[in-house]
Amino acid sequence: MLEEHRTSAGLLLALLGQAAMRRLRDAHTAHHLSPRQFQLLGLLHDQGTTGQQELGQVMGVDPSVLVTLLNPLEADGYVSRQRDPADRRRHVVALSPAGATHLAAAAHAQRAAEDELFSGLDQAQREQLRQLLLVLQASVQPGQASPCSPPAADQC
Amino acid sequence: MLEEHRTSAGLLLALLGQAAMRRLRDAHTAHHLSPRQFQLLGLLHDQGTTGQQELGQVMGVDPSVLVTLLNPLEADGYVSRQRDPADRRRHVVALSPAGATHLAAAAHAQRAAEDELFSGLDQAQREQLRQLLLVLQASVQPGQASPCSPPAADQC
DNA sequence: TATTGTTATACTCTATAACTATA
DNA sequence: TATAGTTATAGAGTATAACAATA
Repeated sequence: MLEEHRTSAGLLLALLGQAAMRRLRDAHTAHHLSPRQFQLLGLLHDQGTTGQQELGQVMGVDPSVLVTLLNPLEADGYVSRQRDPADRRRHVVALSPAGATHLAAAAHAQRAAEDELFSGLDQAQREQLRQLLLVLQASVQPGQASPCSPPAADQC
Repeated sequence: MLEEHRTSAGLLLALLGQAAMRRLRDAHTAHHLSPRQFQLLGLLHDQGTTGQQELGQVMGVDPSVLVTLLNPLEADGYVSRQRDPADRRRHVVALSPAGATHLAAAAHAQRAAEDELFSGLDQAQREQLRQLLLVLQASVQPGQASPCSPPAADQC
């Protein structure tokens, strides 16, 4: 039971996650985005116009955090917020054409950062890791169902 | 190239790493430890008395961070700091018997937290994930060689 | 001068609580 | 009253820069 303290999966995941967050931030900072803002633009791109409450649930983020993410995005014109006529309390968020363009550029930078982050893994290991993380995400995220139904997780 | 924004391995690793860090912190807080302090005690346990500079390098942490980790540990008597007679600038850190006892209790709590964190993975998947993270750690950590030589990584 | 450890300060990401406006 | 969004504040984890003591 000795010698295992430094190789527990939980601590490894926590610390390597920090390293990953740092690299993604460095990559996105050049595009004036944070990793969470990139994720947000990606979500809007993938699933279209969405209410803020639903966005927060899917991202697993507090509504107050969402506001701090959205404000600069709206100021830069990457995102628009409109009141829902049916329920004027709701704000409906949409990705603008400029936002889509910006997302594409940032996605390129993120891919480069990930290629460097995972340079120690071959392509098969990297895909294996991604699949394991997807399974883990489905059980860890308290809020939302995974985007892929388990039997068809290959085509994610 | 659509629909992949939310499932990139890098972002998954970053976000799940945050979740892991939260769970470990919750587990260790009951023992008045942080995840990093647990890692520090584990390192001292595994490799014995060590200088602060080397500790910081192995953990991939700034020396100033190490100070804030060590101060409470020393105040609680889990760790001792002594000047190196050969080079009086160096502080040599050792795990105390009380620290070893405390580490064992905290390790139990961490194991429970990890079992719950990885409850969505079976034992084979969890070990697979741990091996992938070990490989990744070796290439990501700029500072130190991995504790296991690659050909014999099974017995970690 | 260079190095070890320390202190002070600031930054990133996130959460909690109180507030506004709509329902 | 209850809900959607906002604001203000606080917390954890980390890094940078300036400093003291020692080499």
